[in-house]
Amino acid sequence: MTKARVTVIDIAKAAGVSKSTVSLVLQGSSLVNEATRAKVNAVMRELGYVYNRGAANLRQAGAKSRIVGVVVNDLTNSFFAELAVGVDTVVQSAGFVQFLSNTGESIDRQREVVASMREHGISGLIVSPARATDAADFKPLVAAGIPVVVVVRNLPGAKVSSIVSDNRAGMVSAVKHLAGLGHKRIAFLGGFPDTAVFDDRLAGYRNGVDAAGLDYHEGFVISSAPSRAGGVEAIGKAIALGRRPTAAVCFNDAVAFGVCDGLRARRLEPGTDFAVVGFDDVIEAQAAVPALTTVSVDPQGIGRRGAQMLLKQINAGKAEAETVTTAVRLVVRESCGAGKSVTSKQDAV
Amino acid sequence: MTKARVTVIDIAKAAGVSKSTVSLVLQGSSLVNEATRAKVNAVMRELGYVYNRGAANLRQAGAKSRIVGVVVNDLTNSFFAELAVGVDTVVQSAGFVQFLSNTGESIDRQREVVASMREHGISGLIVSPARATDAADFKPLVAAGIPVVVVVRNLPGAKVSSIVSDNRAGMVSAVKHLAGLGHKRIAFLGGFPDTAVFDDRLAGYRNGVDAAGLDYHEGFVISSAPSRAGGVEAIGKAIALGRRPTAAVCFNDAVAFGVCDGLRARRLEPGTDFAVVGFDDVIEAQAAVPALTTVSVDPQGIGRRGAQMLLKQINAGKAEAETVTTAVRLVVRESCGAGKSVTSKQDAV
DNA sequence: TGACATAATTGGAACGTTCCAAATATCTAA
DNA sequence: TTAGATATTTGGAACGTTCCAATTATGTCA
Repeated sequence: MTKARVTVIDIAKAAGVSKSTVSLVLQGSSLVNEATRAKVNAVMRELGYVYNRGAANLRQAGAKSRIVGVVVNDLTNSFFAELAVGVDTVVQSAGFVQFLSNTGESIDRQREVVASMREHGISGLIVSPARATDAADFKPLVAAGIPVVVVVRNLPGAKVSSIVSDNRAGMVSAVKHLAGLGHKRIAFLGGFPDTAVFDDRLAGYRNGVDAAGLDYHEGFVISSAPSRAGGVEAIGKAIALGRRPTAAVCFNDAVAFGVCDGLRARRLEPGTDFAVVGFDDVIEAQAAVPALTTVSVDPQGIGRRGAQMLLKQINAGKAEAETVTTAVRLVVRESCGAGKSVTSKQDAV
Repeated sequence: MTKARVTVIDIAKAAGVSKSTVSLVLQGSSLVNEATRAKVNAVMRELGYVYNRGAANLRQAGAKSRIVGVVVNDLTNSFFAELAVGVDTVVQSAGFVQFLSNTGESIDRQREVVASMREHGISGLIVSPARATDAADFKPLVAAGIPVVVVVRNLPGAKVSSIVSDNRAGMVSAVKHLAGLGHKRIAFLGGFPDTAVFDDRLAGYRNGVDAAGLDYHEGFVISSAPSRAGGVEAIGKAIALGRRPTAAVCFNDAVAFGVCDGLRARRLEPGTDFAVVGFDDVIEAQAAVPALTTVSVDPQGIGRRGAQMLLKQINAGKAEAETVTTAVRLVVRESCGAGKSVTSKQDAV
């Protein structure tokens, strides 16, 4: 019902002190007498005071807004939702709040939300960039002293910190596992070739093929949209090949699910007639039938790690661009044809 | 590289006008001459000016921060992630940004994040409250003139707007469908009885049972955690009953998946030996085997609708508490034993 | 008691914007 | 040419906080 805002001045008047003292209390300064502190706090509760952070960071010019921006390219994908949760937990417990925006892979939208966040005075930004993001897009931010951490997809050329999972090592272990099961013809299915993640995973595939002493066939690399539909399409092409593969590592789990669909449509049972391995370990992977053998990347962990890195840089005041690749591990389930519920841990290099 | 912030005053000096004029340009006022506007805009671009919204809303006291707070109880649940995306799309295109926080069903955390959001001066709040949230918790907000929209779970007694799906009608149609397939003994499985959503869905179940001319057995209502594990537990109890049910409507899809697991563990095939219907229509529902018959509630739609309602109230300046229940429809797939991929639409009352 | 250190408090000025009332420039018609 | 209108521009004074330098209260020692 009270129309006007309660300000420090109101508190000061009611408590019989000066606004400066109230401010000191607000900041938990040790300068203020215990009795006055108690008094002031009591009055604040009584009048229903709410701190105006906007006014505060107007004064303390620097990056003290206690807001971190989080931008993800596809929140409907549970991988990124988990990532956001990971960020949120550490950000929250550090007393920050997060601006979360979804770009849906639109670079324009990404530009807009980043601009908006900047106007709101974020102290730092965590971003999983939309496809084909220009590395220069974040230049102004870092120039203004706002730390930026890029996650999941790295941005070659941008001088910012980044955290990506060890895509290469993950694929190596996936291929090795299949080779260990006796497969000689292993395909790489799905994904758009214009992304850094694709390059890494493909490189891992090639390494794995070499390491297993198998021949590398260019025809076994079949790209497609990184989606379920893309997986269906890719397996269709793979099966049409003369010497068809007997197993596949997939760009990600969505593709792997599509591959399973496509196999069944051709009366082939994934896991029995054809081995399938995914990448990401989304929640659905273990509930699916057959349960998906996949490379687990722990998106929440990446989110937490990214948030920690960002907070460190915010507190340090200066942003050393550092790059971290997080370990992944192969989770063996059923779709690769190995025994049920055997889990092999394999740390990445 | 430039150390100091660029302000309107810098722009004014460089453009040879007064700060007031620059401010006018910023607000797109029609008072300012076209030539000066162009000049000012050019200088702003040149100097890399970024608007300081914090300073702005300090002056224009009201709720013009263009921030909406979004609080959800479980972002790892794709239902709520979708909801957040729905909110984000309309909020973004209205030129607002969203603060998104996850409470993980913790009331303390919820209190914290709401307080923090308030300090940051949100213009409105959309919340899917944590379990056992006190309706009075949002009193201060509305008293301060900040519109609040509660979604998904309603908060009886709180004088705020709310959007919930038509839980009752959804359950009625689910039960009717099962009865139409010839089932006489239909159970209601899963969910915690202390929530309004549970009450609504249970009421719908009873209505449906009555409408189908069946007898209502108290023993057929078996509550449990609203999770996969809870579903396993509930179906176990149901099967142990003397006259066991032949079909079940479940509190939500997670429970339904658990029920399917539990059935298989007892060598019963869901869809063939026992009919299962879920609620929510999460993404996994159509990919599962058997595909889940369920009541679809379109979380993105709820998010969009909630955001629209909130923005309307923000713009109106005054918040009429209004309550909306959104229509749901039964999506018939395989787990109920009916034919494959037949979709019956049924609008809610 | 005086002198000095220490503890606690305090009034402006500043942060970057918007608003207001008032000033100036430009146009129109007599 | 001038009065009155209209179109544009403009200096302060806010907004709610923090910071600084300065002030006042309190304690200690000889």
